[in-house]
Amino acid sequence: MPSASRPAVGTAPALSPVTRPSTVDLITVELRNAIYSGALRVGSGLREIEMARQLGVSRGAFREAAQRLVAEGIVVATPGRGLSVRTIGRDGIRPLYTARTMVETTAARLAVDRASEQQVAAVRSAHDALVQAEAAHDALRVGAADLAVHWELVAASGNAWLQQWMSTLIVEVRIASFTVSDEYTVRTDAAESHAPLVELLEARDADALEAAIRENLDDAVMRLLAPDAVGVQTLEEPRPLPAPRLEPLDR
Amino acid sequence: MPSASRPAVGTAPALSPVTRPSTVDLITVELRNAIYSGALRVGSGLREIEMARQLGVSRGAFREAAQRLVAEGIVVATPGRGLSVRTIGRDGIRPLYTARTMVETTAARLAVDRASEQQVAAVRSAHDALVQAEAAHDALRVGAADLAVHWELVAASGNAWLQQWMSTLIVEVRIASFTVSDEYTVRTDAAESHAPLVELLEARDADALEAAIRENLDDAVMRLLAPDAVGVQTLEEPRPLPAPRLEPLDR
DNA sequence: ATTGTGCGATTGTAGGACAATCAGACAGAC
DNA sequence: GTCTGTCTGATTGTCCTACAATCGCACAAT
Repeated sequence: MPSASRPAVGTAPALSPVTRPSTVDLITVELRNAIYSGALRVGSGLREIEMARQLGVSRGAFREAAQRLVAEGIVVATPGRGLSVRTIGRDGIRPLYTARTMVETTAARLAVDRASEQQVAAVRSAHDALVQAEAAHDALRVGAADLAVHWELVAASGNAWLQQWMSTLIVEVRIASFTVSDEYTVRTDAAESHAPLVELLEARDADALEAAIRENLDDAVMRLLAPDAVGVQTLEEPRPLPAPRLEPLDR
Repeated sequence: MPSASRPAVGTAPALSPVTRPSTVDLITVELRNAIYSGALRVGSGLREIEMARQLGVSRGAFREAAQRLVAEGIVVATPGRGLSVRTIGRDGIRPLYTARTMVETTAARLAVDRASEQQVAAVRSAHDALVQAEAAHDALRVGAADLAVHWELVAASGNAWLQQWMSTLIVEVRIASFTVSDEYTVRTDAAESHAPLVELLEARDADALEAAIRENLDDAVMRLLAPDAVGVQTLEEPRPLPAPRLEPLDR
């Protein structure tokens, strides 16, 4: 008979260990989001006294969080000149997308094999959000929803490494998009072009799903590198003015 | 006519920008190496005052470096309980190796397509070092040389993302190996089993190279998870006593 | 046997201090 | 007129000290 202090074998534990996020965690996601959303422009320097003050944290805590982003590669540190948001120019886009293609295709194959129904449903619901964003003609929301579909696909793989890499890849894709052009453009048929991904995952067709992903990403590279050459109508939107200051963290 | 201050078009620039590594950089590699070499045992806590003193740096600098390793995933931070070297138990080995397989096979295909002769030569010379290490019956050196071959293969791909991921994967593979068993074992035919990788890369045979890598890594998983089930002789060596303290950094 | 409490140790965070370094401006030399 | 050297203000890199918060553990109380 199991002791009272431990859940019986075979039953799901009622409580999971509670872990309060550290301040560094909070700052990290705040910074990452600020870069992702464009509130921190690519190439812009991060003056630490100022940003630490805006975030309401100490300079040390800010620096620790910044070092995490340095390790992720979305912030670069130049000795003596401080930190700045990375830029990913035209030369970096192909390598970035080969890496991304690798992660997504591998994740897709894993997901086809092992994803639960719940995980598949999460992908579909992400796609539903994309459809709605497109109907609203909100370019930024479409861009985010687009990446969310890909994110859920990788999450469905259940592989922690792939998810970690994908989470930084998503930010880097956004960085590349910001670096290449100041105005944010997305294709108007984003939802339609992503529909096969969801359907093929639901059909558990690994080969076709991989092919669809490759096509989707190759398309994205084309659109980034030669936007004029592609005949698809795009939904343009001027780059929104970045929020001049970061939100203070409330802890 | 190009101005005198810039190199002529088409000529390789004579000078590359010199970047002095920051102290945080140095601490980071020092810690990573200490984990990789086993000087810092897996699961061991990193007491910061003590380690900062041993490294001869301030507590703040040490913490910044540690946060980079947290972002890499080879150090975990538990609020209130500090930092500890990650452990990767039996459950984590398969996901780790699927991620690793993905990185290496993708890199291999890129390398077959685009690697320079010089990069291919680097892979071969890494393999030569493996042969020598095996002849010396030095298990730890064999393990390091083994990973070095794989590392050079990924480096030959020329993709920055793959290289970055591989560099942390290598440490994590070592962590898994340390976690699973305290004694370090390597197969005695490591050099022989890696020879095809070099040859197939030189022959630029992508499909065969990928297959060889998959076989090699599947083998490694087997060896880690069921060392008794494999019939290959192994070269065992008791885990060396870790250096009790880190080397002070000289700057 | 469980619960409550105190204690020592370590971390989390803040803030100050100061040398090192950098970008840009300015003046002087060829 | 262009280049070179120097100065300056600002910012970073690094260190130190300090203190509250939290944790692990032992011990007493119920």
